[in-house]
Formats: sequence, structure tokens, C-alpha cells
Amino acid sequence: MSGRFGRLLLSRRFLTGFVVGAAVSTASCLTAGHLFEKNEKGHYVEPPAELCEDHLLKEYGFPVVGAEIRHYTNHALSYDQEKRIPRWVIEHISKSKVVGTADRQHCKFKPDPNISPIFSATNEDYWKSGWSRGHMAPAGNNKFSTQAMAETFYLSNIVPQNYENNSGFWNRVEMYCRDLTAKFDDVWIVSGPLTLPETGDDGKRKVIYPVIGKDDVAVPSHLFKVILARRGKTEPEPLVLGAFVVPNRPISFSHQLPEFQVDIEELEKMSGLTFFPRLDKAKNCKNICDIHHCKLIEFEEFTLFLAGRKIQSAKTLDRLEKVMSELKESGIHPNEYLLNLYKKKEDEILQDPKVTRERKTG
DNA sequence: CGGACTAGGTTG
DNA sequence: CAACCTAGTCCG
Repeated sequence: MSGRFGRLLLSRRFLTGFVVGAAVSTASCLTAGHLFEKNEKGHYVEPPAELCEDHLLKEYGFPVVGAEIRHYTNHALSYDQEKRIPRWVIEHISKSKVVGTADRQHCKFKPDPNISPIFSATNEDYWKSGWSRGHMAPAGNNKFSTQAMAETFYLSNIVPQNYENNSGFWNRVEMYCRDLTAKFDDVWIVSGPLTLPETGDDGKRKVIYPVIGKDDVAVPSHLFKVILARRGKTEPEPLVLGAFVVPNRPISFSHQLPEFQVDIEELEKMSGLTFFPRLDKAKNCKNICDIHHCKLIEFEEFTLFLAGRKIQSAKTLDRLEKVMSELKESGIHPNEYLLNLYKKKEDEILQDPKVTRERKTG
């Protein structure tokens, strides 16, 4: 399994993190009225600890941002303690990871136990806020592991997201990413929120974003996704790269994915992040929409897919009938697969001892 | 697949 | 008693 995000590495990393943090604090000090000394190149550097004046900072340290990388079973992230949402979340998916028996119905959203409560969002912040809890690393990318999926439900991996966007367009983007694993052995995905400036009525540029709950969780104006895919481990062919910025509002089926593609440099400028910093994107990467199609699943297929999921989760005949009638009302004919699913579920419900008894008594 | 919300039981 | 948790229902 992926040692990169290995659980065993986690505790060790945190421990070294604390040790390094302490060492830096000790070394940071004022010398002769300056925070740092210049080296031969004229750059400011921290002087050796033994030369430090006895000073308050030596004991108490500089402010801490808390943006260090946090590792989970199949994702890693940097957290924004002020906005109470992640800055970015990275994950690796492959053909084998997106299939399995892990079930989101057994998962619960909860504050990340690794994050101090004073910097964490809570479920109450989202409750009746008008915004849904949107995964950055999606649950559906972790079907292979109950543990990995459960960890994506930590609120450190969640941002306030428009309901319709979350279940619609963004959902289809996530499906698109999973489909990539059919043609690419390895797919790395970085997702995160953006609060972009807008031009107001007075013509002035401003960053304005809502906050929700008693913790003032920031609502992003946009979400980004960076996709880096590799065909195979041995082939020398270039990597495939794509960057997308999607507004945090409903996006209808009339919009196509390439409308939201941006140059990676453009996204880096907007986000303040450098993606895959040791990768020469200009030399070693090709545009994903040139190599692969950039088509999301369309309305009919998507609607049939959702109907299939609803049929599988139906527990009464009434519910089953309603799913089918709503499908027909939307003007879509169930395909053979769906009809078989329907018959199978119908039999299943009729054979349920509880339902059988109710039918006999009723 | 992506979600919210409520009811009813459990707990302190 | 309220506060909490889980199961179940519903929607896009």
C-alpha cells in the first residue's frame, strides 16, 4: 500500500515535527538588536543557538501558522487554521482504490481529532447554514478502505459547498477523475478552496466571502482541482496535467469541463500554491484535454446512475415505485441494467420477512 | 455518487 | 431532565 501516506509514518512525522519546531524556537533569537544576521551572500540567517542573546523569543518562539502537512491513510493536506478549512488536499487514486466495499453510510462527519478544537470547524457550524459539507478528497475515491474513507469525513477535508454544485457538477468532476484510472495507472489529485477577488459596483477589487457558524468557517468563492496522471510506471511518455477552477455555485449541464480549465501557472498565482514544485510542467507534461477527453458524464447517463443508486438503497415498494415514476417523468427511459436492478430489488423487498408479514396481516 | 434532516432510543 | 447518538428517510 502507499507508504507515502502510510499511517505508521504519521505518528513519527508528528513527533519529528514537534522536535524540529522546538529546535527552531530555541535558535530564533535577537542578536545585537537584529532578528537575524547576514551571511556572506547578504541573506539573513539565524545565528547559531550558542551565540544568541538571552531573549524572550528564545524561550517563547515565533508565531506558528499550523499549515504543516498532515498525513492520513490515502490523503494528505495543509489546513488553514483561520478559515477552518483545508488549503489543499492531495490524494493518489488507482483502479484498485476506487472499487471495494467501503460504504459512506457507515461514515460520520466529525472534527479532525488531530486539529486543536479552537481552530476546528464543527458539524454545528454547517447545520442549517445553507451550505453543504463538501469533500475535497472524495469518499468515493476510497472504496478500497473503510479507514481511508472514514478519514475523508474529518472536517479538515471539508469546505462549505453549494448543495447543487456538490451533488451535481463537482460530483461529475470527481467521477471523471475516477474514470481516469481506467487509462492511467496512477492519478494524483490536488483539490482545494479559493476566495477570489471580485470587482464591486464601485469598480474596486475586493475579496469578500461569507462565514458560517459560531466558528466563522469561510465559504470559498471557487474550488480548484489539479490532476496529474501517469500512463504507466515504465513508459517514458509525458505526464498528463490539468488544472480547473469551478465557481462554488450551481453549474448546469450546458457547461463543459474545459470551460473551467486554467493554466497551472494561473492557478498558482491565484492560490499562492506551487503544485508539484519539482516537476517541470512545461517540459514534461501535456494538457489533459489534448491527450484524454475532458467530457463529464451527461444528463441522461447521470440521471440513470442516480436512479440505480436509489433503487439499490430502496427499502419499500413505495419508494421503489417512486424512483421509477420520477425517472419516467424526467423523460428518461430505464435501460436494461436498471430494469434488472429494479426486478432484483423488488424480489428482495417481497422476500423480506417483515414486509411479507405486513402484507399477510394487511 | 453527492448530500441534509428527523425521530427515537441511549446516556449521564 | 437535556444532551447526545444512531438509524432511517428523503432529495439532487
